[in-house]
Amino acid sequence: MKIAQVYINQLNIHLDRLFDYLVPKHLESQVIPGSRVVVPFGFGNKSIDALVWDLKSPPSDSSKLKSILGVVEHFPVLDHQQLKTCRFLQQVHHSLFMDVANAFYPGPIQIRKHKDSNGVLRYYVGQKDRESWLWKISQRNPNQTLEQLLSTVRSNATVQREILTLLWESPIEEAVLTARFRGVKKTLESLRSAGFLEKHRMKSMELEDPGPLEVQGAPRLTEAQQQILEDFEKGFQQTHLIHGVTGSGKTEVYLHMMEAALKKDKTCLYLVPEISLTPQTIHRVKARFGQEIAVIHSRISDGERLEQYKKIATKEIRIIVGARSAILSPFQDLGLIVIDEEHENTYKSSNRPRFDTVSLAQEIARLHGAKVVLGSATPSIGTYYLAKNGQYGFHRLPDRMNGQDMPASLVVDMRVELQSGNRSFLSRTLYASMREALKRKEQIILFLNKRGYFSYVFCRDCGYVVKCKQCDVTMTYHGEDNRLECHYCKATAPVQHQCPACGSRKMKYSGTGTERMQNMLQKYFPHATVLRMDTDSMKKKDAIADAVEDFTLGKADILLGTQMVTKGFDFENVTLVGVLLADLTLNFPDYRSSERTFQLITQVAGRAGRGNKKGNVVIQTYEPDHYAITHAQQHDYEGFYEKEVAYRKMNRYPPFSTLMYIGFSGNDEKEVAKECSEYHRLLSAEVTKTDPSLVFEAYPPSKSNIVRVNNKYRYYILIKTEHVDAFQEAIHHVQRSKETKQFKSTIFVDVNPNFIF
DNA sequence: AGCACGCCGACT
DNA sequence: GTCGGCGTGCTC
Repeated sequence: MKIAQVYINQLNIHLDRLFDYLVPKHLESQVIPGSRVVVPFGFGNKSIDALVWDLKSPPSDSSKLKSILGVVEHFPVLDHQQLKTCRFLQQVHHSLFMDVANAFYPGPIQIRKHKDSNGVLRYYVGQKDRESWLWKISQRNPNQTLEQLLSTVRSNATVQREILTLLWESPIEEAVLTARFRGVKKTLESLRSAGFLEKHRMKSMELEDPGPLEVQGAPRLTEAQQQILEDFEKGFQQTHLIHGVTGSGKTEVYLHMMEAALKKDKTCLYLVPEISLTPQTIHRVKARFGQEIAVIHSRISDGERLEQYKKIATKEIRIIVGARSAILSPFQDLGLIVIDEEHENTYKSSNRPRFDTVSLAQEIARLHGAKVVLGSATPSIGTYYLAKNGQYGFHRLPDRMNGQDMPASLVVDMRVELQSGNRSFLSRTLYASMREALKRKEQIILFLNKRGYFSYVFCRDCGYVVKCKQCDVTMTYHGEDNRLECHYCKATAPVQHQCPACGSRKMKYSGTGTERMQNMLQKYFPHATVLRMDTDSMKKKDAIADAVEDFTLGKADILLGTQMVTKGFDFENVTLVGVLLADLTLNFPDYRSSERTFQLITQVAGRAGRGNKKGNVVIQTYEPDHYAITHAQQHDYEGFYEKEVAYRKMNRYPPFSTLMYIGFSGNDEKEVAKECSEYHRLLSAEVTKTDPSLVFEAYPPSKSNIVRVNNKYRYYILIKTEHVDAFQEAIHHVQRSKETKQFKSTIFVDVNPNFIF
């Protein structure tokens, strides 16, 4: 008899290991690695679903083992590569095996259970597509008023009346209604059968229909592009970096590489940092290949996701475009993974399952014998380091496609501005350049990395600063809803005219965000139209796509925004880019703040001069001599890299070490602090078994920079090490130990985290 | 996680 | 004398 080693589908660290079960004779042909089975588990032998990892021959004594009860479906849901991927993330990012496994298949394929007519528990794979529904008032009597409608409903049916009143305003999604009223489904259905309401199937979050597709042939490549394709073909490395300045035609190279892979009957994955910011790219891929492609991101409906999943699994679709979650697709014969804008931090998943897309893509490519292509104008330091050292194939595109030079950049020292009496946010240089550009009917992009109107409120008498009730964070004033908002927990508070500490009425609002800047710009340039682009103004569905279209059509002269405006947009008429305050990212307490600043400035500068007119960039800062700023001004990636890599080497930061962050959070600060220290002690003891000197690489427990968020207190342990394996093993062990099981704090491990605080 | 077992306190 | 609190330990 065979033994199956399975993972139990119960997301708990203490069950994140293999369990052995006997395979009954009649199931032998169906129980294979990747199959989902139902097994008895625990004292009560409760049935639970599990995933088969492997089969083995029984040891001499198998009397203790229980038997598999049945299979969920008679084919494996995960193939060999996918199983390996689960194991990889389990080891490298401390994910739960089943967390990754569950992320591989769409919601509708997740296992459900129900009792059949005999009261027997049955497992099945729910095929029902969790569609969203839109509810609206029935159009039976078009001339009816709300009052007339309500008069036909019982006066004590308060919920029904409230719903009708709400829907009278506008149709509402079912999910929104159920979130608001408990058990509203029955009410809605009865209102529907009474003829008051109707519901419509809604396709959630679909990208705009690009209109009829005209398949475009491949344009002629430049010599430099052609050369890259040849080198790539010949290159022995698995991973390749294309370092190409903004507007150098990297996309065209990717498309050619994909074409070559498709010709070999392989599948391609094209990853972008954020789907909603890259409609232009998706349209280009579609237009080029003229065949069905899958577009995957975390906001597509379950139904759509299931459909794409099936088509990818059967190789009906061979081109997949998507955000990072697309890396967990059921690839068949994968030949190429393209990761565009490789440096973007959206590629790091800091939710479960945690992973970083680049290293995961490399692992998946290795399993499939595929290649990985990373592209960026501002590669991350780690990537560039490996490329320079020959571990990656290294290709460059130093020139812009349109033959234009890189835009001319000017750094403005805001201290000098201040000394000469200009206290506004626009330096005289930037103001003059803007006037010039507007006069020539050219467009402008302004980047300010701070949203809201005023960024904080304080009392001029006692110095009290208004903070969020549940976080140690100052609150930002938002003019549009005339409220204070916490940017950490989204809580809001009314505007305060009186100091809660001393009663003084001298409350001062200070610090400029995008909202206020928009107002000021409108005053300085009354004839110009300012379009604001930040998470506040772009909340509505399709808002970004609409804004991009409006700006392309010239409906606005100035595009003002946060990080969003630095992403790969391509507006031909933009000739001036202004960075309003480069210091905001520069002073961020993180070892990568220089890297981020350089990337942001270079990327946003790259939006200028993409058409046939030359671009100009003005960078405002209080630290004009900082190397991130001076090298960004000169478009000198290499120079910046040299300085940055020296700094990293000296301080043993990545890529010369690996950082591991172990976070603790809980309601009682003392307890969190105590458990964090205890964990540190356990970890030190564990890692000492390998090498006592390693103890010093785990920094002692610290308070987070912002200790309290959402009323939870946060502490952390940071590990900076060259001995990754020793720490991975030690953490793995401590995480599963008896001692930490008693902990009340939530613990999470984040390897190479995006932010440290 | 989810469940059984076990060892204490406060009830009929 | 018993019911039930939750701390402790285990799940093939």
